[in-house]
Amino acid sequence: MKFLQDLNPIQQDAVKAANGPVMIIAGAGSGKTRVLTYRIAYLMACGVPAHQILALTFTNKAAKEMKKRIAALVGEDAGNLWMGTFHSMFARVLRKECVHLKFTPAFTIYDSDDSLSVIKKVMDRLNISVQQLSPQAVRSRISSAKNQYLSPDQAGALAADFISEKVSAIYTEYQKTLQQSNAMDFDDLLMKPIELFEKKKDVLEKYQHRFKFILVDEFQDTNKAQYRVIRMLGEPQNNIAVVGDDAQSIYSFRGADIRNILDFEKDYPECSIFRLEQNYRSTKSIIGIADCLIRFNKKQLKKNLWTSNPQGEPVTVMRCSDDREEGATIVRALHLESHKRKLDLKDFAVLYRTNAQSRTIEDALRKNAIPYEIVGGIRFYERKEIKDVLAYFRLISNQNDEESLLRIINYPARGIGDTSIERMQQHAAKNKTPLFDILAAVDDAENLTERAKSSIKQFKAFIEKYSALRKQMSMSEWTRSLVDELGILPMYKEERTAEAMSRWENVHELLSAISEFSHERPESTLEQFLEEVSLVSDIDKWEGERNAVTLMTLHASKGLEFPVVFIAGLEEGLLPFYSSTIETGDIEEERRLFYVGITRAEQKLYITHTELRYRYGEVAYPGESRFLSELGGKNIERVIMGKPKRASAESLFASDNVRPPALKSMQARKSEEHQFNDTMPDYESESQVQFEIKKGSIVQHEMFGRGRVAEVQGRGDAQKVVVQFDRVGIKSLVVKYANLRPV
DNA sequence: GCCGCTCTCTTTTTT
DNA sequence: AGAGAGCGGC
Repeated sequence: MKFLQDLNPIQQDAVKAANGPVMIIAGAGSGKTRVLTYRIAYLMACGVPAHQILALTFTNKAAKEMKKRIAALVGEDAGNLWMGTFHSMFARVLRKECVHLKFTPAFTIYDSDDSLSVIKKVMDRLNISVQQLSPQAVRSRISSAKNQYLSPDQAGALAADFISEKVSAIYTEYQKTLQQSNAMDFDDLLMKPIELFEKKKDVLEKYQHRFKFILVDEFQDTNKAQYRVIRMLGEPQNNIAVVGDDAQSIYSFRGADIRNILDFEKDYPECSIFRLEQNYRSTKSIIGIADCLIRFNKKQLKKNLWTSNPQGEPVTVMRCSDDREEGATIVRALHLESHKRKLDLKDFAVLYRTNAQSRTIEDALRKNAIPYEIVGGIRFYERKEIKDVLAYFRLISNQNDEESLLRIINYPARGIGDTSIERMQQHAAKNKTPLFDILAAVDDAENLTERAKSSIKQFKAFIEKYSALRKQMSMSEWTRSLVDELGILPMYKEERTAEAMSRWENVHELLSAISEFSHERPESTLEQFLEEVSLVSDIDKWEGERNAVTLMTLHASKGLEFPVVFIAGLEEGLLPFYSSTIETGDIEEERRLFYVGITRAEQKLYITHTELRYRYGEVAYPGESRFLSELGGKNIERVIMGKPKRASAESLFASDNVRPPALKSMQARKSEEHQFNDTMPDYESESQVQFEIKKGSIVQHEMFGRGRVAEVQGRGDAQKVVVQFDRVGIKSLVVKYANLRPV
């Protein structure tokens, strides 16, 4: 086993401790993935067949990469590993065993939007108004109950106040609806396996026997339900290895519980513990500030992260006057660094707390023609037009799927209105049959107009036609033909708006994705495609191959690394986020989030914050994040960009307890470092290159295309123009934001 | 039953 | 600021 030489002594020990429970506490950049990979390779080299190893990762991407690396070490058998996210692995188990739970293998996986929609309908049925109780709140309470493995009954028993009682009533009804729809939500994918294993001991034994070795990555971000299922499967040998870092636990809103790390020691007193503390990723400067920051957390295991890497440059903290300047500043520094270090664009990442922050950064990158790639945001498969089309596939695959049925029964509009649908639902409830069966029996239903009846019959015929055609056509032909017959594509075309065009494109992209999927896996079924679509996240698809700057949230950046990292928006209210300080009071998780961001950087880290930021379309003057004062005095330089908006720089800093170590104004800096001046376009002068807008000018708009100015109102920042666009008609725009270019 | 308007609510983070 | 939901008019 020569490959073990690639590891340091502690890593080797962690890899070779094959039997019994093992906990590996792995600091950021300490080679965690490497240890996991080699551990699996080691097991296989020792003769453990791949299919006896279950490895649970946080993203599918991590699983895919690890598989590749393991294959490189020990060969192709790696393909037989059970490796993937909790959700995908247990979905796989459930597809096989769901008859025991009274589901059929074609069960649909509901995403959060579907859940919300079901909850709204349930609340409607129970006469609970949305004013009284927000459906979102109900969803999150139900989800957190499930994450703690509480059944509706248990949750009901615990309910102590009025709201909790309502929630538990909704929860009960919600589960019933899902069951009837032959559907599971994300949390069910974790809960149902426990239910299954508790109910059917023989099934549990089968899987205990099958999975001789279990590994869990990112253990700090698992919830109670996940931990429980792992414990069950581990019996009796308890060959469970968990790897995690309590300092990087950032998913408590999803039920993740750091206590799992502490409990593991208690539950398995005989477990071996290994600590990986040497960081191979970052410079001393970066590790230095990360360490200073994390020391402010009280609930933290003692750890001493160190590195033998070079000192590197200090971390640069940049104050910007507003969010537009923040974007421009990042672009400037990006230019500078890419020249200085001879880096590609793909070596840069910009991280932020909320997806909404990406917009101004995108604007700046676009303005400078810098290619970028966004990870996350509104996911492709969650777009309305995509969900509409998918609902047809889902319904044909699982006719009990009421959510999908209701979504498309009148989309595109075919004359089946709310009243008719309600009457059908009543009829279904009376006869205790699934809603879908009512389609076949419309003639028996009272109150339905003849017109509605005939529309319903046509809809039914459509669904039946394509159910039958499935067997005769390839998946890609079939989906194309179905979408074609729906007629939604020409409908989008006719609308002639930018939005409709993008919908048109997206539906085409969906069809291509299906073709590609079935091309890559010729034996695959529609159901497999639907499952993949439900469980694949944005980060899974991100290859990082394209030469473009990567933009993503701090959450999404977990597990990744980049030579140069920017973290934007270090302001009170944003990081730490508002509600985290008020509602839950969990400031420590916000600090860990920042810590995760810092430790993504290998060579150089920039941190930006602004004095003025637009929130909900309103101007806000956020104070500087408290975390900036926690980075320590060493390893940091401060730079002020542009002119301060409200007060002088000195007086702003004067309010800090500690005077920042290296405070330089931009002017002072310019004389010191010519490079900054030479290679960078000056933002101030850039914004002066505005052209004069007057009535009759021909202008170009990013989204709307070419147009003629019909009217100009007001002046200065509030100046508005009315533009007659060639494609999209008349629009009124605020000049400051519209980013109009002369033609 | 359909269309267009106004109002609200949003943005934490995600499988 | 912008999207989606709900409401009222046709």
